[in-house]
Amino acid sequence: MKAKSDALREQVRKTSSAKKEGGSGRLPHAERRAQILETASDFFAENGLTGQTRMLADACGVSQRLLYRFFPTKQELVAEVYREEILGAFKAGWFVDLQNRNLSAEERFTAFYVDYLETTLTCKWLRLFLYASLSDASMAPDYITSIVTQLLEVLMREAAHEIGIDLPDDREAVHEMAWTLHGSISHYAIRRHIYKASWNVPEKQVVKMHVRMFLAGLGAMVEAYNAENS
Amino acid sequence: MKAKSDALREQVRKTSSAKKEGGSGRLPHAERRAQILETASDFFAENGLTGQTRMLADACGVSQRLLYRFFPTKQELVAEVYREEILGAFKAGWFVDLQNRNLSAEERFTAFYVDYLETTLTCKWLRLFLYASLSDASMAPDYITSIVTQLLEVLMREAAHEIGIDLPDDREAVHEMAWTLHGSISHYAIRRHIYKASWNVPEKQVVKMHVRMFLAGLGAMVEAYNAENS
DNA sequence: CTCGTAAGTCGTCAATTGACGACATAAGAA
DNA sequence: TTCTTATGTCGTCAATTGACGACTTACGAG
Repeated sequence: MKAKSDALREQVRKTSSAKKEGGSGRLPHAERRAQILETASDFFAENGLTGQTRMLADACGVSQRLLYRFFPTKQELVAEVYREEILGAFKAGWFVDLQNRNLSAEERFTAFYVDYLETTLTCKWLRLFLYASLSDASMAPDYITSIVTQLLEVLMREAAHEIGIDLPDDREAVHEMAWTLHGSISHYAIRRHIYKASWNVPEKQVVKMHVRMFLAGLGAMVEAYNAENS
Repeated sequence: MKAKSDALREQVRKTSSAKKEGGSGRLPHAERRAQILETASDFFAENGLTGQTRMLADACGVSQRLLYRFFPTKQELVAEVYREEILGAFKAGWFVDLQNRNLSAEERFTAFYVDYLETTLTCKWLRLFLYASLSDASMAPDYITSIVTQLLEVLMREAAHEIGIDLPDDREAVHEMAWTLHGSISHYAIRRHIYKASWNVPEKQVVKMHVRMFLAGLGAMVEAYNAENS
């Protein structure tokens, strides 16, 4: 069964590099490094962070040894992929657009989440994020505390302004409320990309439904909270 | 570095078997098999489906060879764990209670999800489910089509009855609406157990907030759908 | 053209890892 | 007690896998 592994690796090489790879000769340091990172993000998303360096090298169309010219260990390579792909997938402009009160909150939220689903909550991003979260519990909190928390607060501020209510002082509780929207849409993406659920309802319509429900139910949710904590 | 792996395995043995293991002598076939499966579910949840058989054997307090007396391959062992832990974690009584109209929908839904979070959406269940879904895309759909879909329909039927509205004929669309609740609560569990987010807001209160928002926003969501598809 | 340097590969090592044949031993039936 | 049998372990094999020393070769400056 010596051939088993080799056959698999060969298959990987053909699958992922047939398009642009094959005739790429020598590359300067920075370019090769970038190409490896790009391929590696696809590779680890597909095969998990335990994917083997030999297969990755085949996917890159280079020798396994070459990987170690750019990254001291496999762990470092994985960490770099994580930094590039996970932490770098958020558009700063989103915060601006979300606070543009010339449009209704429903319009802004819908536009944001349609974009967010397409740009960030992709199959690749989700798989990397989940693999990383499962193997190292310290990775996800980075993303959440640094970015998502800000997003939650903007969402709640804009929604509350739109429907004319006051929010509780407890920030944790306010975050939890915003998660009802952000979480349900994130889970929608997980369902589609990770669980491979069928999705015959158009994406934009799904987003609209989630946003509409959030804006229509927010008042009642805040009331429920206040009734509990008075 | 020969000692590295051994030290790790030893650590595993102490951690997971110190309580009941240690003095357990020979066991009849069925009992040993059950004990291995129980330990294996914890082990694979923690270490992923690529966790090694030697470490698992240490956690069980038996030799690695013994595992192969019960399961022909590691893959079979993993599959059996999945069947036991994932597919067997749903209480039939839930469907009954959810349709008991002597209580309000809000009460029923809240009680159900508090129980569901404690019984099914545990750290162990979620980790196994996600690891399995990531490595084999055919696993999650089993659970979803066989169980969750029924749940979604019950939720929608009861909610629609409670607030006195008609549901669209498109079943897929109705499912998608129920997912706004089921998904947001599932994602809440993922946040807590996988992303290790902090959770200072009491669980029961969070569930109440999600349910309240769902029941309060459902009418608007259905309207939004009908407006789009008339 | 020549030569230094950086890009890239080959082959290998030590540790790991799934799997299993051969052997050892405890528990119960006769 | 003795013998059978199921329970359980030891040691090992072949394949894998992260890592790296030694070597080769393309490319550009002079």
